[in-house]
Amino acid sequence: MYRTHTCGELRITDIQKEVTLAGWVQTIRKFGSITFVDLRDRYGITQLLLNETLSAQLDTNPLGREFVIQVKGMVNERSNKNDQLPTGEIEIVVHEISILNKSAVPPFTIQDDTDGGDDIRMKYRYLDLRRNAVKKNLELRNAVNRATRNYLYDNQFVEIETPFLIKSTPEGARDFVVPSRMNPGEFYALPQSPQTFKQLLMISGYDRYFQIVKCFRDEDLRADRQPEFTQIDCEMSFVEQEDILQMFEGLIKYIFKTVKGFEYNEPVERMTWEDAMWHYGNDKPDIRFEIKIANLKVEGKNYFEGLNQTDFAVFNNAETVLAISIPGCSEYSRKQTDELIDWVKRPQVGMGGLAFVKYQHDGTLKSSFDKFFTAEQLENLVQFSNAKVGDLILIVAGKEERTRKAISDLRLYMADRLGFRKSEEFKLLWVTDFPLFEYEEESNRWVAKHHPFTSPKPEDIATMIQNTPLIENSEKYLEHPYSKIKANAYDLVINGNEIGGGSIRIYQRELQEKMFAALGMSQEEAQEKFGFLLGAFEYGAPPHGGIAFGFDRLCAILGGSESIRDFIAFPKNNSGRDVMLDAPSGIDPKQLEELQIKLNLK
RNA sequence: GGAUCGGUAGUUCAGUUGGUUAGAAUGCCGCCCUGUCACGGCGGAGGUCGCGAGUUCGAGUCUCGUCCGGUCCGCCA
Repeated sequence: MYRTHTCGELRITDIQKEVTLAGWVQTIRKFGSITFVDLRDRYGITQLLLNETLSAQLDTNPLGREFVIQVKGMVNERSNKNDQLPTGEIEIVVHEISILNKSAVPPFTIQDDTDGGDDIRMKYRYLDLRRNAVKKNLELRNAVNRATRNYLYDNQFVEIETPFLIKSTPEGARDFVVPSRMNPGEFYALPQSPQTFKQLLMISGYDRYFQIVKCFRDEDLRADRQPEFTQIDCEMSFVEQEDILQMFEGLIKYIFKTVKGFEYNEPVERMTWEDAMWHYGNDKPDIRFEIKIANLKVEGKNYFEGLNQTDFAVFNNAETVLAISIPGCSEYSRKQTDELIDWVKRPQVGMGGLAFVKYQHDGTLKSSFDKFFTAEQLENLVQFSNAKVGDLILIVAGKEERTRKAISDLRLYMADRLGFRKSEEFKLLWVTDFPLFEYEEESNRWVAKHHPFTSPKPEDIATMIQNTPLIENSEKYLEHPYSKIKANAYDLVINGNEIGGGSIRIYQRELQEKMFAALGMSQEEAQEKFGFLLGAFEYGAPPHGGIAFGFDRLCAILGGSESIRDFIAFPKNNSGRDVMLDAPSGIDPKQLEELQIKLNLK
């Protein structure tokens, strides 16, 4: 037997027990003739005491950090206790020590505050995973996994696996493709999501399905985006939007309760997509703090009447003028406001500048455009913006889309600066009523905002069926009836992060065909790509809908982190590489030959 | 596809207007130490300054290219 106990479990009540422990050497503290060794495993750290004889043995047979050892000894009460460790009241007086395996000197310290940078930690990820900080994250992930399964099993969901080697589809993200040796010149695609399979399962009558499943998208990466990632993929039959929202806010609350130990008792907020864009400039607003956009002027229309009564060209010439009032910043210095101006001028934000009004503590107003505004006009602007004493009102002006994004980014940036975004505070929000379509200027066609299986709102179905989607002039797309159609789609947002999204699906062939046509697909093409689904709709497809959660991101948020990488055991880097495996890599010419593939590298 | 920051000891970093032998901390090695737990003390080893050109009497430092990594924009239904 390698061990009788783990390194995390022995306590003062175990004194005098003869035990055998095995684990990794965390640290060695030599003290002349006696030696302390901290022995570590998954469960904790236990101090070993080596007497004079055993210590002397180390001279000929030295121990090092991360050696794997086994010790036999007796549990002893420490004379100096360590209240930082759960096992800190005891130590093992060792009789026998054996080295099970040696270790090279690790390239970084296996500690919470390791000296290793990201790069080297990823290269030696198996060592990084020994660190408590990362282990804690994987354990959290495991707890979320367990909670998810428990909740869904308790609600009669069945877990069904769907294939990874499937068919490439033109919609959405780029597919990862896999060549087929047995079918030369043909490729599988890895699924971006099991979307069509789960719909087929509904048609098969498995009316509550889920799967915690890997999905693949060949797009550029971010701190919160990996080429392969995990989703909690769910689908239900005979449901309306409200049923889905209830079921899955229940899931998230259950996860909060079992994993984080707190009850989320307040109702989950709801907001339409239009309201989210109007008040927050963003379809996934962070509502932990109450800063809303004041829409002074939107796409040429003045909502603040006073705006074009002045000679301020910046406002007068702009398509859109938006403001936010930041509490507690009215006394910002020149240097601080300059900083903010530089921030909005960065290419990532791309604004020409930033106007501001300080609503100072003495009640006076000081703006960066004083010479264009009378005191009264400024007063009105401040009132329109709902600003209070002590606020700094920040105003950006420009093209609608960019300006709205800029003010949204600025809102989050200021909130970060002021510490309004506390990682231990959680706010849930459903964003609903997304537009069904977006117009893509460059290809001059409609694309599905969510995906092409999303049902329009019932009241919009007639509009969808009666109108023809093709329009010649992209300038006029905003006037086309399709731009007004709302989808039966919803996103769950936590703290400004989209963690789940779904929709009620189309389940009638006619409507689905209309949708494909709207997206510019010919009937033949639709039949070729999605004939299996259209066919299935003819055999009693029930009304259904579902949702998918970004599992990695959910774990990261619960763990209070922005980056999902530390919640994935073996993540890829920014360029989609696994630096430990050094993948992707070239393959053997023989493999290429079998696949009948010739490389044509540029 | 684009922007931006970084690459110096095993590791994390500092390195001034371009100027003598490139430093610190930590880790590693050796010696001392019987109650440490971030142990302590003394000593030591450890560097192709990512790579390649260029400017210069002289480049870690400046310029260009390139590779690698981080963050962001585009992209991600």
